[in-house]
Amino acid sequence: MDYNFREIEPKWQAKWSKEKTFAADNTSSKPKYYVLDMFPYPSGAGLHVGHPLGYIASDIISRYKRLQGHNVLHPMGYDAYGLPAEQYAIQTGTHPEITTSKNIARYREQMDKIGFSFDWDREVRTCDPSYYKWTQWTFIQLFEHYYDKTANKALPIAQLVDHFSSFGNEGVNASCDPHDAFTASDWNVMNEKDQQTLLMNYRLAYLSDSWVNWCPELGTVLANDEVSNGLSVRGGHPVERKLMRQWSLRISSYAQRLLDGLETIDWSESIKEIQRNWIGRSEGCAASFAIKDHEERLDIFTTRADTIFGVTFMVIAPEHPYVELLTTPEYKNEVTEYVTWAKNRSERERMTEVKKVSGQFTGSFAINPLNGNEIPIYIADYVLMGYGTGAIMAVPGHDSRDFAFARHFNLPIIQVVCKKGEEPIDPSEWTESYDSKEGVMIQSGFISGLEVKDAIRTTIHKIEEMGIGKGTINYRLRDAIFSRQRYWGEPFPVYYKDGMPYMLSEDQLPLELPEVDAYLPTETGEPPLARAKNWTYNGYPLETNTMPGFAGSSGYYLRYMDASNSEAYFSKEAVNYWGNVDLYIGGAEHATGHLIYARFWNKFLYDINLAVEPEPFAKLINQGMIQGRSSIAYRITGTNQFVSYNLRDQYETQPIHVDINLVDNDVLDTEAFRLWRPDLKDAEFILENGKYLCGYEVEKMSKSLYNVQNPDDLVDKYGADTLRLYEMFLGPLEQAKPWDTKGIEGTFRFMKKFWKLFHDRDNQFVISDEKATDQELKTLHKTIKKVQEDMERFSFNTCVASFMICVNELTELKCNKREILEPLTILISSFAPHIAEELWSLLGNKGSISFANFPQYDEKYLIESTFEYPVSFNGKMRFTLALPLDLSADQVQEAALSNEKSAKYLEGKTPKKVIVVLGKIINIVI
RNA sequence: GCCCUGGUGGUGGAAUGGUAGACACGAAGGACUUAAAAUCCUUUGGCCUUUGCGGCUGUGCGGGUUCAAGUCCCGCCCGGGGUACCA
Repeated sequence: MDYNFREIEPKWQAKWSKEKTFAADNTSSKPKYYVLDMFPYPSGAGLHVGHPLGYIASDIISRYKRLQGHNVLHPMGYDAYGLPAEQYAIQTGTHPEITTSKNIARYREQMDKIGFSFDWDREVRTCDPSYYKWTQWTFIQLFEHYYDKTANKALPIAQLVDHFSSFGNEGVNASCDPHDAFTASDWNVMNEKDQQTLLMNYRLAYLSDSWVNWCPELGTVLANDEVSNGLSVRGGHPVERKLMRQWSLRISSYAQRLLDGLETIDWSESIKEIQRNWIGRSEGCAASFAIKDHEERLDIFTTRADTIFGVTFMVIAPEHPYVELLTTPEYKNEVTEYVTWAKNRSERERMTEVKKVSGQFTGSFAINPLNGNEIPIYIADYVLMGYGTGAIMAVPGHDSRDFAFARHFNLPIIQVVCKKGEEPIDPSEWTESYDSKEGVMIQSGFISGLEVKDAIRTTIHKIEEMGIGKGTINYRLRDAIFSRQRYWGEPFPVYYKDGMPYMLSEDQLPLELPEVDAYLPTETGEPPLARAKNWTYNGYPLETNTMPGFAGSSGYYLRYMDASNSEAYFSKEAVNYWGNVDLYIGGAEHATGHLIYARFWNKFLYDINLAVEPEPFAKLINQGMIQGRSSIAYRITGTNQFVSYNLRDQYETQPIHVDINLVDNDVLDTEAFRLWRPDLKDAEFILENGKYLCGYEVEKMSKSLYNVQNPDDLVDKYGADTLRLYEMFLGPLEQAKPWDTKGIEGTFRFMKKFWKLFHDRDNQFVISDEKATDQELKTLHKTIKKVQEDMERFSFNTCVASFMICVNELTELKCNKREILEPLTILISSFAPHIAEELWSLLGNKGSISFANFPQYDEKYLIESTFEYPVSFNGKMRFTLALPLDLSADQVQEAALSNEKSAKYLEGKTPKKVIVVLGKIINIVI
């Protein structure tokens, strides 16, 4: 073979590795550029062609930036904690660490074959004690800080303690769980346990009894983003609500900053929108309603204060603390029954039965503060304890849920908003609530006649004046549950004294994951760590929960900056130099998980002066999924006979997925098919044109669909450079696209053509030092220009197309001149680094091409003297006309009109108008 | 339901409001070869016409703006993703 990638590629990979070509320096006079991939969870299945897509793109950018004179940080590591290895441990007894190391070794082997320019000296693994030491350390810092709303940042809890001992909690403006007011003397006489209990309301990492997503099948609690439609994202097991003592992170304190930060970063609009929705800011009004015959008042949150005259009842959540208080003796049995029923419903039932109305009257009444009406208070599970205050004022006239509830329980419905120019309609005739986003208030006392917007403002003002509430902002974002009842995760650096949690001191870190005799909960239902021998600190029991998956991935990009630092998370020098990630590439599925947690983690580290940038990832690109192209054979139902694709309609058939390795160009290798599975040994085929043609289906790439393309096989067959080129050539990085098994041949042909420019028929390297012609220079320089422009907008597929055009043109010109081919080699080197290194060295260069200078294009080679004008009549292009570019618009017009071809289209008429855009187009309007 | 995306040949896709379909796959025909592989050449959106020319039509659908619309505006249809008793 002429182009021998099998020899070239391993050679250069070995050289890069041996010479540490891509090791980045933490001090440099060069400008920095930090390119990061989302690090993978090393699964047992290895990589398929979809995984390296993002890595190839980031590698191309890394190499491109090096050529542009940047000091590039391009690290890789492993998100090594995860459920699959632990589930495997439960089944087989194999320590998850063993499984994980094995999988990591396989991933590494696969990645090495693709020729990435990673700085492997900086590799991190989240399960490595030298790494998770800093995860534990950050947790301690979170525990030792609270969120001060006045300073709008995290402050040390010690400052809060000082304040308490001098002023009590008066004047404290902090994110916290509700609790009673206390004075300095109250605080000073409290015992330690009471003080600690109180502080727990403020800490950014706190222990509390909270309603959690409990997954019995996985034996653990899950975060909101790990649950979808009432099922666990991993494994699809049912999830229940359960009240458990758990560690949480007070991420809700950062809701506004997480929202505001989105405006400052270059991420796709769709992913920012997902985060905005997840954070769910809503502006509204908190107000309290008096309760008849009670001292207490009922707090509600509403975004539609204007509709307060339309309130006809109130609803509290089944978990609301006032359930007991509000229930009158005559409703006690019904309420108890309803609450028990509601609480025991699974999340899944609750979600699938959304349309079913359920609820129970408590027997109590609230008083509408603005019109004095007495209104009944109900309990219903359509009101959620976790949002707002867990209680609402119901406006059935203008809210679809309240409307359904009112109809079900025969409660009055009042119209208080009416669109301009419409007459109010009797609500008893309505079949649904009245959309009231716009309109004018009616039947609403002092706000009648006002527009909705003004009415909201006026009502909030009134409520504030009355001292029963104020305008507030609510966020949907909940605090992140941080405990998992699993083995394979970071242990908490926490021990318990007198039932209260205490942090280990920094010199005790890392607290290493202990050995256990089984990876299962204990008989008493405690997490696996409770099985560990001597799981104590100075005689005190250690925490038995472990941290969730997102713990280790939240700050890993900072650790890469200084990965082997044993004294600190990372040094000041390193973080000051690298700042944050310039380009982050990874999947969009992390929008509400990792990408929010990491931003939160970074903002906290920023508050305590560790991180230096308020946002971790300046630019984010979400690579699209590569789908599989499955091959389908058609079995005639009930037989072992298979009918070719175009004949299948003549029979009743069953589509069967066929291994794509048995199919070439949709033609099935029937012999191989027979050998594929024992049950197909006697398969018969109805052919068309002597062939068996398969159908195809574009779907997820998966083992079970036999459509997986393994990068190793492709590297073996075509080489890494071809694979890299082809993955980019498939289409825009961000789009989902199917893998066409045949298409890779095209980029392989291109590689061979490129090689041939430098070699004669006998594969001898022959290069000419002759001066290049204008035409050759033009081809080169227009390619440089195009590639540079396309790289700046991350349009990799069009770069590859430009390379192809360039090589096609140079082949046509029979150009083997150094003046052209040397810059072209540099240009291609970020995409196809192995062949580029080889040719670079054959050209007589000593160092790696990685640090060559990216060629500059010169406009002077691109200047044309003539232009092939498209001549349009009424916008329709009819012919082209070559004219000198230095003609004036009038001269061009004259030339076009006097051209003999124009006469045919003018049909003797005089044109009404002639548009001439110099160097672009001529349009003649008749 | 709401929000975000996308819709261009047989396929993947290209196109700062200015020649729609670059580049590649596939297909058809041809050259080389004992043959295959590899390589090279020609054709390739559709329809009509064809001896050559040429004509009509065409970027999900219907309108609009413009000398000119795949691109901008309005109203729909369909696919993909996110989210959902969030008050």
